[in-house]
Amino acid sequence: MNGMEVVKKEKYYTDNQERMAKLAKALSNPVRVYILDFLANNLDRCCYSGDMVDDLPIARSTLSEHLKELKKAGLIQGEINPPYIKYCINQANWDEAKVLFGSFFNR
Amino acid sequence: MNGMEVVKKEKYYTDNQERMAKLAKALSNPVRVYILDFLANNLDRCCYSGDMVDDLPIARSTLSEHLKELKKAGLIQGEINPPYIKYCINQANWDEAKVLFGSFFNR
DNA sequence: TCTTTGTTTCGTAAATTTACGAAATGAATG
DNA sequence: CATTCATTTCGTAAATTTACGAAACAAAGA
Repeated sequence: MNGMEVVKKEKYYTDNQERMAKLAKALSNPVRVYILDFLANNLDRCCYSGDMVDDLPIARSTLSEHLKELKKAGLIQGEINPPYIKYCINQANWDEAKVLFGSFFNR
Repeated sequence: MNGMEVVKKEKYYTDNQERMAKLAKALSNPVRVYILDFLANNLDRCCYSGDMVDDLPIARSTLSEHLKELKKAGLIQGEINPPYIKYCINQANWDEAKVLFGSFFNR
């Protein structure tokens, strides 16, 4: 096996449970909820990171890290449009999250 | 004002945004999602902490801390029934969370 | 080519989270 | 009253998160 070891790892959580936890972690900070609210309410117009930074009590670099977190979770995507980056909701993953949380709370 | 100082604190996030973030933080760990899944699927029968600990790769004390987190967020409640504690979903807050997440994702 | 501009990455510090085992708790039982 | 039982709290260590300013980047304009 080319020097790789086979490790049997027991699975304790379902894929849905792990996906829920990851999405929830992305939503677990008010700055990130604010960002998602902002983007979801402004789907039609531009959503540059600079549009948000003036309304928030955090540094640009900190905002950038929060955007990175949301990108990592798949909830947003950035379309490069130099020197700006236009952020948008990632609709496919947003819908997936909607279904996941929907069926979690509604049973 | 009895020695207390008045501090004007600017508010950057709506109450809903802060409540969302708090609820999401409670959901941001797979153990806690597992617990909620377990309780929500077993509303009719007993839900002692011991019922879950054998299925999870964590110590009893760690499970207890996760239960405390969920209680703090209001998503569960514990009915003492010595020497057991029967945990249940807190239906009112569960429904509030359902509405919050529902209107967040569905707009 | 040197700035400017909007943004990200890096280095780092402080706070929070997660985890464990040991000790404590509180009610029932011998 | 000492023991048992399920559970929580405490003390603590390791990992992760959040934040900042400085530096780096990449494209456009002077």
